[in-house]
Amino acid sequence: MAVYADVILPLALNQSFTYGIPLVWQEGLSEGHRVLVQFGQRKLYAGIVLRVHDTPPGYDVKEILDVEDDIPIVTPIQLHYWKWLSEYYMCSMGEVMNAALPAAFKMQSETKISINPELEFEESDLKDNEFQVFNLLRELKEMKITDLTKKLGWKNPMPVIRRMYAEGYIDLDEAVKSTVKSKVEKKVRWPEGYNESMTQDAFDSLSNAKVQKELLLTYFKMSLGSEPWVREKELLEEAKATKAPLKALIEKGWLEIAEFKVEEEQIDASLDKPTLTPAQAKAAKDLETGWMESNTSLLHGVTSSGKTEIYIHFIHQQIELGRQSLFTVPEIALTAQMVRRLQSHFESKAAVYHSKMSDRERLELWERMLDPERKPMVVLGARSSVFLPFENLGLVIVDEEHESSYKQYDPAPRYHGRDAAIVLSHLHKGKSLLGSATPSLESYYNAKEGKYGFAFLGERYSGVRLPIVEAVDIKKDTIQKQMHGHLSHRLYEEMRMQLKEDKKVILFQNRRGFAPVVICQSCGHSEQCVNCDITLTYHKGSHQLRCHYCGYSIAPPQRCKSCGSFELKMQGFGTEKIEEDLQILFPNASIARMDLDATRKKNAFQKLVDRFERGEIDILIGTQMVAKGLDFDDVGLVGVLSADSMLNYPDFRAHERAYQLMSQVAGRAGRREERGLVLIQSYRPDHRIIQQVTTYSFEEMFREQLADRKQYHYPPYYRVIHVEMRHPKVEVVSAAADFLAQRLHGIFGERVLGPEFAPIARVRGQYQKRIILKLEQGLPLPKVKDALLTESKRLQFHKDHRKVRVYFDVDPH
DNA sequence: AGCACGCCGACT
DNA sequence: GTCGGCGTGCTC
Repeated sequence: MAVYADVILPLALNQSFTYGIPLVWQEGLSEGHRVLVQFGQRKLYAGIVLRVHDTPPGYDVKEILDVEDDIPIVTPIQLHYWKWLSEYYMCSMGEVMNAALPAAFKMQSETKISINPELEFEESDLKDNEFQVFNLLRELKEMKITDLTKKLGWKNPMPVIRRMYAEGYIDLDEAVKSTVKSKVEKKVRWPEGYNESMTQDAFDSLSNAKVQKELLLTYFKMSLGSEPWVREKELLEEAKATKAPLKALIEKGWLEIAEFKVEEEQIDASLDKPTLTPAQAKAAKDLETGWMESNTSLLHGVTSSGKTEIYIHFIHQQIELGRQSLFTVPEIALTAQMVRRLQSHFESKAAVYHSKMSDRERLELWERMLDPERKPMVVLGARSSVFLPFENLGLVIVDEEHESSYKQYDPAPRYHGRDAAIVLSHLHKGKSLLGSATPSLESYYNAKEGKYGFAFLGERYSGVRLPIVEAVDIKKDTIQKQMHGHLSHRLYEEMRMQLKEDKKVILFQNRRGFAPVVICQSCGHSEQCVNCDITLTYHKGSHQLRCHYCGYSIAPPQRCKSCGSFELKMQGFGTEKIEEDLQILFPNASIARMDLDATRKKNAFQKLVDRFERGEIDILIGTQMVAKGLDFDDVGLVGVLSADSMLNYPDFRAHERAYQLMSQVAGRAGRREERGLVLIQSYRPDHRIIQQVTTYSFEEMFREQLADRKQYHYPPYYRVIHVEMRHPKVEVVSAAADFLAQRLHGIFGERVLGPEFAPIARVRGQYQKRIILKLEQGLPLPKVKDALLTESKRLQFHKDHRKVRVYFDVDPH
């Protein structure tokens, strides 16, 4: 009989907290249960029970206030998984819990204040600030402390509130923010126990109420041969009646009404296994061979070689074995086609999970997964779907495994969706399958080394030939004044020809470094964000200069704020600017833009895709987005406007990523009979990476990049950990960073680099410094992390350093 | 992380 | 004298 429970709280504290279990729950409470506890003097939290036991801690404990659900909502495997994640990615279990649980499961108290109705007092008794509070309360009756603080513009309202509470003027209420209720629907039925002879009585008694009679008749028709409960909404629709006559029927007792929890329609899926082509069957075989030796297999399949059929094949296989599958994709919004495909295949056995779903939808899926009767057999989701409560997970598929958006950066846990997925499949004793047209160096290396199984699919599904890829020298054109805006002469002419033949064109512009910036022509000054170390970029829609990091925005200045000159000019080109310029070059073409700004609204992305599919768009210009998940016919030409910004990006993965991105964009060209054309514009057309893209030399790129990685001590040969430190004052971070770096240098020697300012030195008013660790294979990771934690805790003992926040990023991207 | 407590300079 | 700033320590 357990008396104590160790509870995980949603905080960045590296420990659990022990609470007493009230007698009534001592029998039934177990790990994974959600409980309500008080923490500190004010706060109530919903936490998850990590463990129950009867070892008395050496201190007084508080009692658990409430148990929130009938059953544990977190499984034992999940708790193991949380533990692993928190240790590997060096964050607290609470932070993992925060990322894992749907918001609807989280509860946090918010203190509400109201006037004490019992006490009579003179307003003149109140002090000035007390009167302000009183006045607000008289108007609003009840308000949260945070709202009050905002309304009054006070920094610290607590002394006043505490005094007013002590004097009895106000009440405090620690109301737990209520969570989402589950969706209900009303159904009606012919009362149970009424027999058939009574129907005649019913109709007789309703002889004067035509609509009611009609309603009842419709009910009998609808319930005939099916279950007695009929949805109120459907009945009213069918009978074309309003609620009033129905209400009358219910009041007379001829129908009963009740509320039901909404459940998804259960449709039996047509479980047709796809037929694999010989090449696909061979690949599937190879992957299975890989799984005999290893938990993970990698599928390297060129664009449109039919990786999806193989995925579906394996999901079917798992369903036959009675095991679940998880299918993760980097960005669910860009995968509408995949969602439709999976759902048409698996119907009610499939579910989707991603961050754009509402709280209720997420909560409902979670609950459904806990129910053995209703649990989906396949879940399609973004990286966060690794946190769902799977019961028996046989397979995890990570599509586009090379995508760096699988790595979460903010907030903690800074986990990699692919790596986390592999570990998850391990915990379930299942398998994982990584798929990509351009695998990451890490995964490809693991496959080469025999750590992963491997299969290659080199044949395009429909036999379509890969497009011709050509590099175009824009330096030459620039010197000879042959450029048409951002288009080289070659690209411009090619576009004209394609459009004349009624074929579509896709242009790709990497966003980085090309947002429009207002620059003073006489002194070179550009407007900076007041909080971040970032030049503000111009947004045409709102006619403002904005910061991408914190959202700070100002109106564009008329004259330079540094030297007063009026000669301000827009430089750099984002997709917006290019769109404008193109309209001038091709006045008769219909042009559309696809980037984060243009697709922010719900469904905006899908609408663009639909328009393109219907052939309403001649030229589509966009960022990364156009590289992914768009499968169109009739794209005769793909243009990469500038490869240079990708190649120059200061990051050890820049070349790898440039190759992946350009290959992926290139894959959009030429799908049917005709071979497509891809033009890559660059100032350095003979750059190795560009050459490798044009000649489809993945292996060569892989070998060369790998050699670089080895030489410069990067993954997969070395493991990288970033230690990030933040503080509003430069001197303070710098001093602390120097101190920590020196200590770490004493332990790890040359493996420690820095400290150096982060690429963006200041974000949201905080200066960032980082220390980089490069650790060779074979170093005991737990020990390394222990040392890192110990050393950073040491900062607490120095009063100059203790206010500096330290974060870790394991396997940064 | 959040929050209370306690000690110090700036105003009614 | 009070108000509000910030440093310090604790939360089961």
